[in-house]
Amino acid sequence: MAASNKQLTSFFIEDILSLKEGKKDDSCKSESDRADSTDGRTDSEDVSVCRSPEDRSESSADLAGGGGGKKKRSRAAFTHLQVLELEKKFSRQRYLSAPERTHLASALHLTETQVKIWFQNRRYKTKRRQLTTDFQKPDATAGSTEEDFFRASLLATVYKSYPYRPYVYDLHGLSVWRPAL
DNA sequence: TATGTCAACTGGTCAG
DNA sequence: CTGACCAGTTGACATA
Repeated sequence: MAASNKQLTSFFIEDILSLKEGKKDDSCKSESDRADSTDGRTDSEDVSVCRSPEDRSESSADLAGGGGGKKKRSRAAFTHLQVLELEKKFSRQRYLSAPERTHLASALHLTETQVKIWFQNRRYKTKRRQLTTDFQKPDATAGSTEEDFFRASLLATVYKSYPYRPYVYDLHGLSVWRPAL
């Protein structure tokens, strides 16, 4: 997914919540159900989203080089709702206990490994972005207008590159979010 | 085609 | 030993 201006996941919490009222779980909805999803994913990716753990391990085995015919490595594309719930959980706690992970995984129709990997990647991604921002951000005491503008531009670039902006960059003060699970 | 994103993967480390 | 973590790397994919 490129950091483009496409509308894929630039949605608001309200949109999702209202969507959820009508449909309890869309993590494995059909392609027709997801026709209005703006993430631009292909149908093949949709299929991979809801694979069972068995399917996944099988894919891993294939990657390990077992057998002759090398299967393509698949990359699941999580649905809006799955990402949203994961982000919400992440905003409250950066680490999950085993029971929490199990619960979240089953609630989102994902495997525990997927949830674990997602949190792992998410933590690392957050850290990298933070380091990048800190590195690009000069001394806090320097405060000329020009520098402020420069800083804001950098920040804007980072923000723009992240499609989940509405609920990612406000990790503080999210206590208003109720546990969704 | 180059580039960016991201889920999945690898390998090293550490705690229980 | 097992399982989870971090710090990257790989590979599939979308897009400019």
